[in-house]
Amino acid sequence: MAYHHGDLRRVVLDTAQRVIAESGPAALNLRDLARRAGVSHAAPAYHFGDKAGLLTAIAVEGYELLADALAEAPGDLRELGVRYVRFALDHPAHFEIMFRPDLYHRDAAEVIAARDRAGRRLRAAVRTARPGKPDLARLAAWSLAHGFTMLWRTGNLGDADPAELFRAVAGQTFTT
Amino acid sequence: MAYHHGDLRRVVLDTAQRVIAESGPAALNLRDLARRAGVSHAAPAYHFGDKAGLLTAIAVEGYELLADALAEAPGDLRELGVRYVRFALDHPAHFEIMFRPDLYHRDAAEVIAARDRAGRRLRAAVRTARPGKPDLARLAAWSLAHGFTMLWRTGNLGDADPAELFRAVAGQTFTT
DNA sequence: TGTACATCAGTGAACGCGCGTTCACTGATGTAC
DNA sequence: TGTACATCAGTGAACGCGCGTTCACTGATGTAC
Repeated sequence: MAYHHGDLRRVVLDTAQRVIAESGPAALNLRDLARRAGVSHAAPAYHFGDKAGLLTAIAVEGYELLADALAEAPGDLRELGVRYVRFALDHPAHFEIMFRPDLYHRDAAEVIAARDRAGRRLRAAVRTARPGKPDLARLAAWSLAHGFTMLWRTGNLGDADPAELFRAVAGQTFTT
Repeated sequence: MAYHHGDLRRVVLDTAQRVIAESGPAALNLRDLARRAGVSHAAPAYHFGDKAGLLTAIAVEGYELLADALAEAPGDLRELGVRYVRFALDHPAHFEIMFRPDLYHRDAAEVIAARDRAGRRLRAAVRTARPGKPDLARLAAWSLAHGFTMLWRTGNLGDADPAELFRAVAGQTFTT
């Protein structure tokens, strides 16, 4: 048990994501994270200031991951939706936190920057995929992908392969 | 301050909904509800057994309200979606709790009965509105309405009139 | 119309618990000279 | 190559807090006769 853990910040972040994905953000607490990392209970706060600081870091990371996922636009509204759905399934904790700004420092500069970057990427991708009427199309695509994701996450969609199922659903609606 | 409150059960239920709508389920606690009702802190538990029991009652009521909202099917997929969206906006606390089964007794008989009833209504309405390919159409409509609602609720949609905006969005996708 | 009794609804004190946060501290590591 | 010092990372005891839940109780209401 070395005094210096090595990469406690990263470990706490990853553990927090696992906990959130499994049990939701309400189940998250700093003392438990410290326990899991084999470190004293006050150590996590050192890296994040406070609990909201930890969640802020997760939100920022989430927006960055989303921006990355949308990096090369597929040029097809349906596949863009698939990426969105996939992002949410690959990073359930990030996804959950991102959309719960009451839990973190929503006004932190890093949050705003990361969110803006992801937003720009998303808009650009929609513009490429479907020029004209961009706002409504974007909203429709976003709503469909977001809703599908939420329903899947809350266990309303059985156990089909979500990406495939989404393609079928999107095929019903988008005639790209 | 009469010993018997009159309709404490109802008052606690309504207050809980207000609190959840304003501050989310994490902010809900029995002692605060008792305070607001002007009653001793242990009184709410008498009516619901425990905290999860209170949330269970809200979930059941939510499914019943949703079933009611879908009572007379509009025969039009877009208007069906509008009803769903409207339900979520009119009853934000019910909506929130319904989709967070980790918070209540998801296996309670009353929950299952109410959820089944709402599910049957929804399926019937979709069948009326769009015969053929019922599953995919239902999923698409549900995803769109659900996602739109969630995005609106998390403040991602500005401040347009949500029902009107949804009609426009749905018009983009459903060509009923 | 009165009386006895059962049940219902709410009280208030007490319990144990886990949490976030603070704080003086100490051990480990990095840097300047 | 060594030494002094600053900073970084983590410790552990302590704090106050609000919470859910239990429990013996009591006041109010309903019911049977």
